[in-house]
Amino acid sequence: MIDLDDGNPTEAREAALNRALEALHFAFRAVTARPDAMLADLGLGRIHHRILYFVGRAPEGSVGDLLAILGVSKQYLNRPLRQLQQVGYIHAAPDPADRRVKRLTLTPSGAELEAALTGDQRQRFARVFAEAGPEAEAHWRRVTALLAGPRP
Amino acid sequence: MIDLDDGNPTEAREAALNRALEALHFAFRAVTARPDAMLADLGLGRIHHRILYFVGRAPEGSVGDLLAILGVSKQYLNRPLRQLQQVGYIHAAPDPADRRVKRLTLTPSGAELEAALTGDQRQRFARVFAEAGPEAEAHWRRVTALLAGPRP
DNA sequence: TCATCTAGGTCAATCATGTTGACATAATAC
DNA sequence: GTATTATGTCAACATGATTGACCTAGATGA
Repeated sequence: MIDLDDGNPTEAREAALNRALEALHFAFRAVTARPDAMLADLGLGRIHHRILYFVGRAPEGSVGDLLAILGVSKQYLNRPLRQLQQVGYIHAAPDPADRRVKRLTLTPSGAELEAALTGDQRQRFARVFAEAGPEAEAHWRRVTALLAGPRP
Repeated sequence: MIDLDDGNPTEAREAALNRALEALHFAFRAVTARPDAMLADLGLGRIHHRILYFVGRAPEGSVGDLLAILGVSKQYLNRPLRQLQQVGYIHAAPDPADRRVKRLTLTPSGAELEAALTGDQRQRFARVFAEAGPEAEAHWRRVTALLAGPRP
């Protein structure tokens, strides 16, 4: 292992890196816990949240677009997407220019649910960033982006 | 990374918070991807990594300790733990003071595998922290700890 | 026009990850 | 000597997700 830490004893640095690793796990879990619980109350899963999120972010997208963004099989996407349409969270209209493709949008109640789910997460970030300050926010974003590596 | 939009509660700020949320997901995925791939090559899963990690961090722990830390059912823990013993990554010796409890430790090859798995993750953090600087590291740790919330 | 391609949908089998329930065994504690 | 504790194991089940095969409706091009 390369010692990237100038001056610190290796073992102590390793322990510090372990703590960073664990902190990432705990943060991730904390961020997803509440929306997961809300979804469970509605009999829905994380996949439904992901669908709502991406349809909200890219309205008028096609099923194929969603498939590519989510990275799941079409057979798996089909059922939760149908559920979301049936309970009125997502509206699907055929594209007039090519009636094979469906244009997906959130209904008002779908947007409301999405805001409750992702909104909880955004509020958590907003509170934390407000408490830590703008410089910490910028640094967090930079470090997290570096951890993620080059993105497509 | 020039997307902070400090303080305005507008759509732009919401988009910035969405980007933070997505960055967390991508970072988490990037950090876990390589160890997951290594484990898959060995026919093992994430649970094996978790076991190796916690046994490495707290040697001489009991099965019950591991159960409590991992938060899984004992029936589920049993199989992967047995596998790890069978292939010689983990050694279990009865506690001389109470021979019902097993004291779990990593074997040298178990420690080597653990170092390959978690070591990859530590190195990623080490590289990123080295590139971003100590102040960014401190800020990242603070923000991430705040995101995680109060920890037991 | 007709053959072919594309977007989407659906049935069925399968696999992985975990859970719960029930019960077994060995060792310790009272 | 009985009750309790630490661990192990069999079995059934739930959920999330995949692959393969096949289907329809609509678009497209020789």
